[in-house]
Amino acid sequence: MVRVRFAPSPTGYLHIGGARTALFNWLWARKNKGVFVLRVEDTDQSRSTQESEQAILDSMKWLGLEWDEGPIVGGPHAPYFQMQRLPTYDRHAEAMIAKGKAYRCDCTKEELDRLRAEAAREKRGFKYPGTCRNKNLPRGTPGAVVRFRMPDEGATTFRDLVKGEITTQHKELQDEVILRADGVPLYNFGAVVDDIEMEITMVARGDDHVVNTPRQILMYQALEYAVPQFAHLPMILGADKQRLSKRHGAVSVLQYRDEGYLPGALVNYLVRLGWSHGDQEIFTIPELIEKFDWEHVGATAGVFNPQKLEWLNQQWIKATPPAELAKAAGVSPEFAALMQERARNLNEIRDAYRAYMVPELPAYDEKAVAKQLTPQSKPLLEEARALIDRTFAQGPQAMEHAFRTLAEQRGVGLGKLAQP
RNA sequence: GGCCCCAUCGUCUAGUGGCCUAGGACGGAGGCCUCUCACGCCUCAAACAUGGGUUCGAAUCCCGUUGGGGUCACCA
Repeated sequence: MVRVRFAPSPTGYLHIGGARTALFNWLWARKNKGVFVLRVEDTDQSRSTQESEQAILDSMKWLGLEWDEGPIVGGPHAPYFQMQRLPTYDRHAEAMIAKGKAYRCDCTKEELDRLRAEAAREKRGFKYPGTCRNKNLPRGTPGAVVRFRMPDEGATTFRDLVKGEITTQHKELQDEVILRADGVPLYNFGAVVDDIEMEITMVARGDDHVVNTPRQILMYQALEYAVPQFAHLPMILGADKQRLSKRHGAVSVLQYRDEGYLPGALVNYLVRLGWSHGDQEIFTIPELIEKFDWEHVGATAGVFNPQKLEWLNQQWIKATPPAELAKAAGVSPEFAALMQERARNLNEIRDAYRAYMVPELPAYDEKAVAKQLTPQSKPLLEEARALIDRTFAQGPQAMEHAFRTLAEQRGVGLGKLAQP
């Protein structure tokens, strides 16, 4: 049974990168008739907010990434909020200590910060010196955290589904803190314990977590549980090849919703950014579920291209049944049918509908003026005006005929006359 | 800086040793169609970072270089 998860921390809106991670997990679960778990990693109490959590849930729902276990829906491994799972982390931490795989440490943060600063000043790498490794501090030692005892020698190798084999020397690792004095776990430990408890079989997450993977594998082994498969998705970059962020424009999923994008179009774009199926560009959601595989997920970071997203949105709008489109845009079905061949987003349809309901005086488009109102078109326009004066009373058909005749006489296409 | 990862048109990518004169898509240029805007169609420009190997043969395999990214917390 395939069991995958998406584990966001509620410290901000769901951005494009997170959405893609969730999406790949969801696709894999659906393809394999497995389970998609949503877990909220809210252990950073200073940054976690209720609003962020809600925004993330709303974003997932809008994208259609429904979860089988998690907030609201619950499930056999509830609760799905880390702050409600503290006893579980304590239990596993104690098990590790009992096996000698972890130990309590009462070095103060200030002392460690001082050593770190000193190392930085001397341009040396800093690594926790192992001061408390053999102190055997008892449970209840004031201010004591729990540290994982990293092996001093050897190496850990794992086969990543997208990057292949990755090896890390243990001497590069340090005895990291896994549990704070107040019993709140740190990322690596919390994730491992929950993935064990929730029986996760494959972890697919952002590229920035590859360095965490060997440490986590070592923890699975210390806890004596099976290690899941790993797949690390390359980052999404901005046009300047820097990690995508607000300064590159819209990065929040909800923002795309508000700008009139169809969720399917965003999904289609996000999957194609980093995954391919031959030359195919447009996929329906069922097609994506059927065809998605890790084999064709690329190992290269990709630049987010808003223009291609917009094009895809347009394609999706064209392919959406008018009734459905009308509902999404908040206009009549007839109007949606009329607009779907030319709209790039839902907002354009809505705006056009409003303009249609409440007509305004036309404004000249500067680009069109520059293109059409040229010295060459001027004599034609003068003739056309005389033509209108002569034929206006005879009605539109007569006028059209007169225009066509004029264009023919002057040896130009109708467009050269009609457009100006 | 240490460690790790990555490297095909501007961008997303196909490509898994001969099918590659490197294909598709977005974007760009030009054209057709057209009452506008779109859609659609046609054409063009545009890439295997670099140096060594391996091989009869390399975009594809290996090594170096260069470049880019990630990460070095009692954040996740």
